[in-house]
Amino acid sequence: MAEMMGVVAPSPEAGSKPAQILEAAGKLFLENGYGAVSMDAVAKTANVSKATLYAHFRSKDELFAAMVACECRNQMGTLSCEQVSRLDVADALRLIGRRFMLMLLSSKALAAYRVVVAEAHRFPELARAFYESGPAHSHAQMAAYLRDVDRRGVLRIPDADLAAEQFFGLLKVQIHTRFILCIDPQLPESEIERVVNAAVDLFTKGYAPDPR
Amino acid sequence: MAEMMGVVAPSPEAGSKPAQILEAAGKLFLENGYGAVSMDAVAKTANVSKATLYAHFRSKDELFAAMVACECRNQMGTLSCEQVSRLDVADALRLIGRRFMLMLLSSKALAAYRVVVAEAHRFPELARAFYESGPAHSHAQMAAYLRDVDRRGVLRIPDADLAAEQFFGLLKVQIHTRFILCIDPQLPESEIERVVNAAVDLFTKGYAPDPR
DNA sequence: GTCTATATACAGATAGAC
DNA sequence: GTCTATCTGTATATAGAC
Repeated sequence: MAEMMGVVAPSPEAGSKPAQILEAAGKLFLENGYGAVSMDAVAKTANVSKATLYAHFRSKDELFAAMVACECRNQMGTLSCEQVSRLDVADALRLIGRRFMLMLLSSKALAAYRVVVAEAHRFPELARAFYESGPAHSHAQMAAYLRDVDRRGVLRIPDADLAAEQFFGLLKVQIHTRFILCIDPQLPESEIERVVNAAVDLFTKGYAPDPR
Repeated sequence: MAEMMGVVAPSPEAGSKPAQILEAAGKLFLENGYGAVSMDAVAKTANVSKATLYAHFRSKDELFAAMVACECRNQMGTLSCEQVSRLDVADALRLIGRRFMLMLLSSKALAAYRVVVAEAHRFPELARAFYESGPAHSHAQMAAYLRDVDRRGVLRIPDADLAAEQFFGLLKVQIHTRFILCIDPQLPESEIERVVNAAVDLFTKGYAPDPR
């Protein structure tokens, strides 16, 4: 189980049986969790026999891991910070914030978070891989941006890594928890705006250079 | 399933069979999640026959719900804000922050969060009950405190509810995610201190009254 | 590689004696 | 109320034909 986690399996060519299976697995696992999904259900959804399924994935564990890896690949690059660097800092933070919120609260990201959290004990390597390619990835980009902002003297940020975490923390607030727990059905655009603006205001004021 | 969720079952008297069962269920479910725990295992751990188990809890679902409710009861009141109001605001926030972190990162709270998240789809009422007696409860206390702070003019907080969320967001940062995903094994006291101090600094500076 | 059919194991839940 | 023993369904995984 732990062995194949390091070796990132290549993405199967679209339309092939493995691709069908992974797609079905993604749909089912993300919606229902690991325990509640049977291999029968995966085979049926993928329009494939169970034997074929086992020909491509040696076990349910391996299929689950492959599916999470696949979903992680598909979610990447949502937070590219290229054109951001030419904007005013507050505007840039608002843009980053809005993007981050949309990504964070997308049903795919929420579902992936749920299943990985649920199985973190049994699949620690999987949880780590998810963390690296998700939260840690965004965090690193953000920290790099904030180091640049500090260098330009627009804000005074002594610890960019911590500040990056703080900024994302200000965005997630309770909303993330509420979505994860299925308390809120959907979020109005205005609410996102409100939270993002409040986060940017607090952040820029809190990290403003001393006026002397 | 949804029916008994509203009716909060009374806590069984200590030492009784139901109490033994709930204790065993807590230990097993919190450690392994809903799907991976069998009723056999619960019965065995509780030193009780399976028939006795079913005499007290009609189904696995009902046992799971009762166990979460029980754990929620046992975790409450960790954040009382009474003596806090006499402290300097920054000291008070540091105290609240440290307490919040210890509670948030306790193995019990993390385990409860994991299992509730994992089953939020199938047990929405349970997730809501957890949210109300956990995050929402702390949030309400914090918002009340911040309203008082605003009234006294020490800080200028236009939206205490949002500010309360922001403060907790600044505390959770990535640490919570890292613990939930079992990335970090344990947190040194100094790291808690660092995060709490940074949160309080940013919060107090960002919500400082305008100097005019 | 892909299928149908099946082996094997274990889960949740219950019957019936005490 | 509590136990031992068991029913019944369903899950993972495989055997063997095409």
